[in-house]
Parts: sequence; structure tokens; C-alpha cells
Amino acid sequence: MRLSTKGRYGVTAMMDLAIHDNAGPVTLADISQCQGISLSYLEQLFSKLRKAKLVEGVRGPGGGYRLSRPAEDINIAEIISAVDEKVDVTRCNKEGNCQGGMQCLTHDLWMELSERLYSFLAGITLAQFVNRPGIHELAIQRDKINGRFILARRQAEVLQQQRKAS
Amino acid sequence: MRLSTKGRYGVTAMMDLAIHDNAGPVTLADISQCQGISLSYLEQLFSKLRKAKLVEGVRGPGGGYRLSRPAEDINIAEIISAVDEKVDVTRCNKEGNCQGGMQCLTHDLWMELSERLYSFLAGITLAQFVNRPGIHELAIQRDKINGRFILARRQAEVLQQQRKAS
DNA sequence: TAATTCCTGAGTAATTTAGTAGGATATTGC
DNA sequence: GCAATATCCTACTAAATTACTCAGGAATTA
Repeated sequence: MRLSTKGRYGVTAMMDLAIHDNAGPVTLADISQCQGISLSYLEQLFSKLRKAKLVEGVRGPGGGYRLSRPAEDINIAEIISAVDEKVDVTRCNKEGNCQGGMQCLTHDLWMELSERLYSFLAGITLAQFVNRPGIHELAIQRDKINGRFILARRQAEVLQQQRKAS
Repeated sequence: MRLSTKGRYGVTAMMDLAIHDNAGPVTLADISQCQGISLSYLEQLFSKLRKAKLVEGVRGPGGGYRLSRPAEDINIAEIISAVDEKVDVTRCNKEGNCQGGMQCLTHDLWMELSERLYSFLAGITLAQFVNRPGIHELAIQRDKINGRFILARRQAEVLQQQRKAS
């Protein structure tokens, strides 16, 4: 388990997708502008997210990215491990000086901690952040501030339809 | 919250200290040899751990480092934040384009996640890894393999005294 | 056909990680 | 006091990662 700014970018971008999930795909240009990350860097991140089957790309005008699964079924741990590719867990097997020595003992203890951490993050879904009252309305306001008018309009329409249905 | 190899080094080194807590200070040269980290790099890490009041240095022959508090009172979160100094949490306030916009929304959601993560790690103590049956005996064996004979002997003595007392 | 958007790869600057070097300071045991 | 041990401290360097730039190709819409 590893956690850097890259992981944060991945998670916040996925949160953005999740918020607009019902309002169609979100373009990387939008996310780039809103979150202040360069477009090409985002493309690299999303290449990983796509390979991990977390998102789907839709080409052409009106395209963008959307979640490949409902936000309820996407957890934080898989986002982070998709983006923040795991570094060499240890130098254990590579060097010969670790055959049941102290390095292995603390390494095992670390692995245990690492697994606990993973399970913890695997228990948190995107939906837990996004599906709560008021957050979609808030997102519409924010989108307008950021000049994401199309996204804001689409989302507002969806909200209105939902209200009518209920 | 951030978590890189630096954090792992910090935590595993602290685990090593915790295991030998009753057997006097542990030298960085020992840790360096056992865990395969360079001495000077460890010195830099321990400089941070010392400033965070997590360890105490003992100079001179027979010296080394020891925990400044019992392992029950040291949690993983504080070790990681001592070593893996927190990077710019966001670019929010620095740029002017984030005044209640989408960036701030996902930023807030990220901060919430980050705090949950911190609390989780703050709830795990060093002692939970070290104070369990058999681990000290195992450490003595491992120390012998690694040529830490002095440490192994001291620890064996402590264990024997504890057995007599009980 | 033109515009839009994903998708890919190659290259680069900035930052962080990890290590090196050289020394100063405190402590122990002779 | 002296030599050995070990923490402490600063500055420098090499390697890796992060973040970005550039240049183009492929699919889709209007």
C-alpha cells in the first residue's frame, strides 16, 4: 500500500465522475480545468484507471469518461492501487541476506499493517462520499462557477426528473 | 496523509526499537545492516523521529536509540506523519481559481477521507504488533542470524528475568 | 468534412528519495 | 587523558518518481 498525490488525484477525479454519474460522461478537459491538473497528466492517470476497468472512455463530441460500475461498487483501495502502482514491497527476496532474519520479521509486521490498511480503504466506497443529501445540488452550483455549464444543465435536468418521479 | 517507502522505513525501524525496548538502546548501524538501509539515511529519518519526540538518542558506546514512550502510547499515524512530512494538502488557497468551486468540493471530500485514514492509523499502536506471545523469542533468533549478538544476549537476559519473576 | 474527445508514446523539468562525505559532540572504558 | 563508539549535523550527489509538454492517431458527432 502506498499513497501519494497521484492517489489523491485519482480519487478526487473519480469523485468528480461519481458526482456527475447520472449526467453523462465528464471530459478530462473539464477535470483538468477544475482541479488544476494538466490534461496530459490526467490522460495518463485515466489510462491506468481504464486498464483497471474502473472507468470507460466515450470518444467524440459529448464524450468523456464515466464510471464503469456504480459508485456503490467502487472502493477507494482499488482506485489507489490502480493509479499509485505498488512499489517493490521489500528488498527481501532480491538480496540474499534476508533468510528469516530481522528484516523479514519487521517486514512481516509491516505487511500485516499494510493489509489492514488496504482492507480499511476497501471498505470505503465512492458512493459513501457522493450519495448524500445536497451534494448534487452543491455540485451544480460549483459547476456553474467553474464554467461547466453543460454538465450543470444535464445534472439539473436529471435531478428534476428524479423529483418528478418521486 | 501520505504514505511512501519513507513511512515504511520509519514504521519498521520503530518496530525494531519496540521489539528491543526492554533490552536497551539499538544502534542505527544495527538497523542499517538488518533492514538494508544506509546509515546516513537512517540518521536523517531518526532526526525527524527525535524532533517528533518519538525516540531518544543515547550517545557513546552502548548507546543507540530507544522509544521515548512505551510502545502502547505510540501509534502508527504519528510515526508516518513525523517521517513522511505532509506535502501541500491542496493547491486551493494558492491559486485564485478555487473559490467554492468544484475543486474545493472534491478537496473537502478528500480531506474527509484523509482524516478517516489518519484516525484509523492513529488507532493502531506499535505495541499491537510487538506485544504478543513468541515475538521476543523470535526476535532473539533473528538477531543472532543477523549478527546482533549483544542485542540478542541482552534481550535473552531480560526474558529470563521476567520468567523468574513470574 | 470539421470539430471534439479519447488514446498513445516519447521526451523533459521539477521534486523527492536515497545515499555519500566529512565532520562535531557526547559518552564509555582503558 | 585517550581511544573507541555512537549520536548529531550539514552539504552535496545520484537515482527515481512526479508532473508536465508535445505531437500525433483514432473514433464519434453534427
